[in-house]
Amino acid sequence: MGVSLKDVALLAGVSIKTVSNVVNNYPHVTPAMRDRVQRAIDELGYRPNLTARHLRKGRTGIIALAVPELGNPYFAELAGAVIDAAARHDYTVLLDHTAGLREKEVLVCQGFRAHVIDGLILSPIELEAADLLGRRSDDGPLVLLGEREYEAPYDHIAIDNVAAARTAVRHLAALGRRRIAFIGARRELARRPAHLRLRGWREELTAAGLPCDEELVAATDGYGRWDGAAAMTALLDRGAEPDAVFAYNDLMALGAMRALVERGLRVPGDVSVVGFDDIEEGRFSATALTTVSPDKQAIARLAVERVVARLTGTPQMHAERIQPGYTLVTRESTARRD
Amino acid sequence: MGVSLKDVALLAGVSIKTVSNVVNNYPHVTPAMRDRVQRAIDELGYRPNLTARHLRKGRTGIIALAVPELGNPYFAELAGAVIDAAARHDYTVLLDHTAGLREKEVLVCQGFRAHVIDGLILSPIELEAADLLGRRSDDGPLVLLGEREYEAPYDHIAIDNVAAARTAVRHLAALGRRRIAFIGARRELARRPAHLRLRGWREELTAAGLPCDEELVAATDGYGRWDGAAAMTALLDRGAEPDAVFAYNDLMALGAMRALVERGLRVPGDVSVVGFDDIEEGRFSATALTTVSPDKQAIARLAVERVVARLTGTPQMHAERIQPGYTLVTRESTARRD
DNA sequence: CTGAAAGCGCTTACAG
DNA sequence: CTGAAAGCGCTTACAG
Repeated sequence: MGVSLKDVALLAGVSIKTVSNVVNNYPHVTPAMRDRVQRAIDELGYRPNLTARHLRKGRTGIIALAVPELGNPYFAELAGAVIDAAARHDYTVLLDHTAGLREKEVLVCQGFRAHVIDGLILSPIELEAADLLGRRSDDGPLVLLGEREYEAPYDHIAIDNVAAARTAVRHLAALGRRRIAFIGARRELARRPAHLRLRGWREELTAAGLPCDEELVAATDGYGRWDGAAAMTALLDRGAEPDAVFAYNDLMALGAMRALVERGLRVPGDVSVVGFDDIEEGRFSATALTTVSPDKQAIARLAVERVVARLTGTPQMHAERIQPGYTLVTRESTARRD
Repeated sequence: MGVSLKDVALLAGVSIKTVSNVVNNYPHVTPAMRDRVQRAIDELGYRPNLTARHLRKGRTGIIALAVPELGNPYFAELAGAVIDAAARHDYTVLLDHTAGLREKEVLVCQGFRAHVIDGLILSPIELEAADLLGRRSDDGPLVLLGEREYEAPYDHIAIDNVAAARTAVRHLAALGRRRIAFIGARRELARRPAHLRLRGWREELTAAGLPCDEELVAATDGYGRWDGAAAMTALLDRGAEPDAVFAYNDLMALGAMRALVERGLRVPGDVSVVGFDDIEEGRFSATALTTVSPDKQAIARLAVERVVARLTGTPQMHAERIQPGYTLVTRESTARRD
């Protein structure tokens, strides 16, 4: 249906190869020839068929990004950053969301849409190390994002979650808070997501000589605002009497703040709150949220660079664990006075 | 590098065609033959090369979605819905964002990544009708989303923005509000985005016999929280004394509420606020936000169905304007008492 | 510096 | 019901 190299070659009276050379800016083409071919290209409105190029080169220029949930602004913002970073390397991004379901995560990392994507950036939630074994070498590079850690030969990009959590808790302790709760341990999967941030909470409380009663740990089912609110309500109902809350993410922290206000408690007067992610919403909530701010731009950039490096570079690179930076951004929710 | 049909055919001792038949579940294959071939497929771990299939069939199974900004939860939620709707038709989504820049929008709709995507769903902001003329027939179907209207032969899916805006304003008027402001007219592009919602505001105020002073219209540069806050502040500063605000979207409404609170005004006591989009954040803000809720699922579903229909159906379909439903969701920000 | 051939891996008519 | 051939549109060696 479309115009092909052959048509252009015919019109210009040259071989297919010459047209290809012009299209690809191959340097050794005489200006006159280039001009003649270009005229034919313009006249026919020729555009190269990328699918054919892909088949021939074995590359598509498409990277897949799979995040749990676009409804979580952290992942939406991250996706935007990945798209921009990929564009800088002339890659396009195919976006998928897994709802944090192991089944979907497995599907994605075991070569779904193989051959169509050159590489994959995955932010797993429930994926198990064993699931990674099923991945084949011809599925292209895989870069893992986020808190989950695996013994597997794949690059992993994540901030130091334990240290970041400790920074948050240290900040609360420095305000004089003594009963610092943690919101966000998964109910059925205690050991997994939230694991590192929970450990940071424990370590820092211990270091500060503060109690880390299990009573102060509130489990949740999901990662959203409602989960945070429900967890906060549960904490209050069971009489845990926290004077501070460190939440697994901003969404839960926001939910917790709402629950606190509904109970007639003031933030930060009665309870200080710290979140994690630094989504724009937290900057703008009624009480602006103090939060751990991972360098999303760096995460996106490093992930894309890593995929591209493995695609174009030496295949013998070791799997690396890369830790981008983070900062604690203090706002109203942990102000000293109300 | 990979395993091809040929390898499988060789091992199974059949022709390539037979393997292809098995892979594609072609019905007329004897069970014995199917079994033999399947065994060879399993043994070699064969997976079809989709790129080759794409080249041959002229289809890739990829739809592109281009939205202004993933940082706006409305578009993030919509993108999620489109991905799900596409998956139901066995399509994958390539996501792009335009930042609402005409240049980027033009690039996207004039065949960027042609041949790689079967169709495009675009939510334009600054695109002009003339830009659409440059699109070629072999670029595949294009479905437009959102408020902008064009005289162009493309399907357009959007709720009735004028009617929806009127519903919002009517709600405010019914509460006894008399000075109802509109936030969100673009500063330099007065006629364009926000155009229909602004018209709805005018029409309804006129119908209700209320003033629609230009003083009550606050222009913004962008579409975010800060723009809403700045516009609200400007309204107050110029002494417009609004007792209600209808904002172009939820993000701006949220920003406006924050600005009101900072000025010591109560929502809804002093000023009632209505937004547009129904993002989850609005349900959860300190004062839950009343909003016009477009049926995002329907928008996503219709957009994908339309692309798929044009890809598979009769090419002679007329361009249609499709209006999904919407509802006004009333919450605290327009409650009768504070 | 340009050309003719082969082939990436598949599907689509066309035979048998 | 299965096979042999052609071709989707390109790029990659290889000649000249």
